[in-house]
Amino acid sequence: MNPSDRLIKHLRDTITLNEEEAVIVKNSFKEKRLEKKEVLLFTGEVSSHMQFIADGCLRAYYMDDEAKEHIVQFGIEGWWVNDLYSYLTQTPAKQFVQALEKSTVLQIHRDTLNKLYDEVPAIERFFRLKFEKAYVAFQERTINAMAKPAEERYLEFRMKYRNIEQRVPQYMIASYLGITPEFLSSLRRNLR
Amino acid sequence: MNPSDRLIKHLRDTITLNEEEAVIVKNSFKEKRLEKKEVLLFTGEVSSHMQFIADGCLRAYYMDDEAKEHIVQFGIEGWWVNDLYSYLTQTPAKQFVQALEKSTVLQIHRDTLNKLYDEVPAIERFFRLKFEKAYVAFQERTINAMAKPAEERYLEFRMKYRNIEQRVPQYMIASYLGITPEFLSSLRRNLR
DNA sequence: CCCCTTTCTTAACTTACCTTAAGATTATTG
DNA sequence: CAATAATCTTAAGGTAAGTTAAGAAAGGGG
Repeated sequence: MNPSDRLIKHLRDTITLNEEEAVIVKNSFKEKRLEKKEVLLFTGEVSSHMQFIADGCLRAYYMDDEAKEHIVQFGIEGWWVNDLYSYLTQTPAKQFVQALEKSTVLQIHRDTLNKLYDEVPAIERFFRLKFEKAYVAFQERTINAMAKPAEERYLEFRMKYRNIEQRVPQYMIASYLGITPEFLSSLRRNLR
Repeated sequence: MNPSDRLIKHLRDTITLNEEEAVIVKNSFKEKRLEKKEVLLFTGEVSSHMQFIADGCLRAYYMDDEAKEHIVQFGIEGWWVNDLYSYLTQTPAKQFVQALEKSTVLQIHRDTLNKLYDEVPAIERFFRLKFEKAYVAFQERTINAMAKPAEERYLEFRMKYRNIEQRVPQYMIASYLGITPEFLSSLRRNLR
């Protein structure tokens, strides 16, 4: 399936779009191909697009004052990836968004999307529902991160995202879980 | 100002509502008064309302398997409070929502709200924007919680929510920050 | 297919935060 | 105002996770 058909299919999992609307939506997005390791958004730039992953795998991460990387989000085909804080507030991004594999994303500019909310109200509904779900998922993650020990978080990550676990290096999973790669390695040893 | 006028004012900070729409919205909510310590939502119940705090102070918290309380969210006048996971998925709540002071909330039932999204599209926009902001705020909090030491998180909490800090007991702030009250107490000593 | 980079592991030492327990304040209520 | 409950503090000892450093294994480009 081509990228924009994937997008429409993805949208139709949640909302109803007639053919006319589907065309308007398709034309609002432009395709971008990324090589492995290519950076889609740099720290300091203002994020001006929402991005749907049609194919591949990306990560969003930031660097702390000691230049250590912290992964905020992974994304694979069918997910959205961005520095949302930058996108929503139009301030310089604190995160990088980078392809971990050869990937294809579909981008829509903020101005186009804001117009689309009026033209195709179902799109506004889509994003309302998307953000509701995303908020709740993030809340679960926060609660998890604070209440459960690293070993449990790691096991849950493996259960939930087995597909991601097999595609990204272990030290990035450690970063996502908020632990050091050394500690994750020793956790794994104790599990055997 | 009375509760429903506060609600309308709150909505109009973000969206445009004409008089007719404002009346529809007002009539969709019902007022509920809560005594200090009164519980608005119990674990195990399904949350079926969105709740706007017109006056007072509430908390959402859950109990872990060792019966320890973990505060997920505080809310004061002008905020919304709920176990959103329960509300959105219609599953039994894992959180309690409880008044920490005598409070007044305005409630709208899920069915009413879903109808309102069609009748008054600005309300759908309001919640899309609200969830966008809430998502980003939660992401910041997660990043913070994982990357920064407790002392820094405490100082940032004080800066950001000075109004809340003065209204709730210290052990609840510790719980919100994910540390023990004893440890918060010793942090505070070291700050003097 | 070999070399160089990336990723993963091991181990010794350190630290942030937790647990328990007791006592000291500060609220609340009869 | 007394009395009881709620909240906060202090201190000793414990544990999960971090740091540093070195080497082993795996992967990718020429």
